[in-house]
Amino acid sequence: MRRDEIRHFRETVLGHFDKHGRSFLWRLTTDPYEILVSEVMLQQTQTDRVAAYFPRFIARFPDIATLAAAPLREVLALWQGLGYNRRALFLKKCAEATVARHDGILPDTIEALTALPGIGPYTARAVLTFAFNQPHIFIETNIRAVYLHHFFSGQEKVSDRELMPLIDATLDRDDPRRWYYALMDYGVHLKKLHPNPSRRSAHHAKQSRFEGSDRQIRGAILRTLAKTTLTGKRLSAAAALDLGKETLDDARFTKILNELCAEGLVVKKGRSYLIP
DNA sequence: GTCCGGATAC
DNA sequence: GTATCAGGAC
Repeated sequence: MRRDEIRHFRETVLGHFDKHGRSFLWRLTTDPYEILVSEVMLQQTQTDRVAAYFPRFIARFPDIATLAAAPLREVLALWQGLGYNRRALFLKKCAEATVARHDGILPDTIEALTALPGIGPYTARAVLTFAFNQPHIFIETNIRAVYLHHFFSGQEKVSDRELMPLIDATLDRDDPRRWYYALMDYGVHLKKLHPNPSRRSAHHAKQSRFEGSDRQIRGAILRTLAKTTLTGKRLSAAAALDLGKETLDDARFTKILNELCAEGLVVKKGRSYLIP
């Protein structure tokens, strides 16, 4: 790409940011732990919803050691409504591993961060960029929309592998933190003006139906157990009630409950089930 | 490639 | 009802 093309693209993105950049609590801190909490909450979850959960979570679990020592049950109770409950489990396990492996200090390399539960390629780089203003190359749905719109107009099935060199070439290494905030906000803006460019990504996939799914039953079980400990039959009845149903299919309920136990979200104690 | 939540906009 | 969501684990 030519230097003037890069300059023009940057001016477009940063110009939008100067006028319409969004403000979030997690953009006002550079604490790596707080950045990490926000990034995990934001995985597949819109900013408006995270805005309500983030300050409560930080107030109750202000640092890694506090989160590592807390009962999962309390973490999940605060998580209710955010979705993808196992993110909360990953986040707590991540805190525990950081205490065990890194003396309670989040590591500052991609490799060490990615080795922690719940931290993948995106989150590791986002944490390093937003906490330390390091110039890493990464992509998520808003960034993807920007590059698909500007550089792959009309093309279908565009892979991230094709986008990454452009993200690299256009990255503003003087202030990567500000640059990525600007990219994300510009991506959100573009999606209001046009059909979602990310539909033209090679990685775009339609999610399976939620109503009547195992996911829905899992959510009902965890919502119930976040409040109280129950035995098998009463748990089934309470979860069914939570779903607004009379009963749950017994074999299906047992299977899902066992999966929750295998993941560590639920433990069986005697005849009862609870969140540890 | 599939599973994993659940609120919200349309 | 459909689409979307600062992805990650398996």
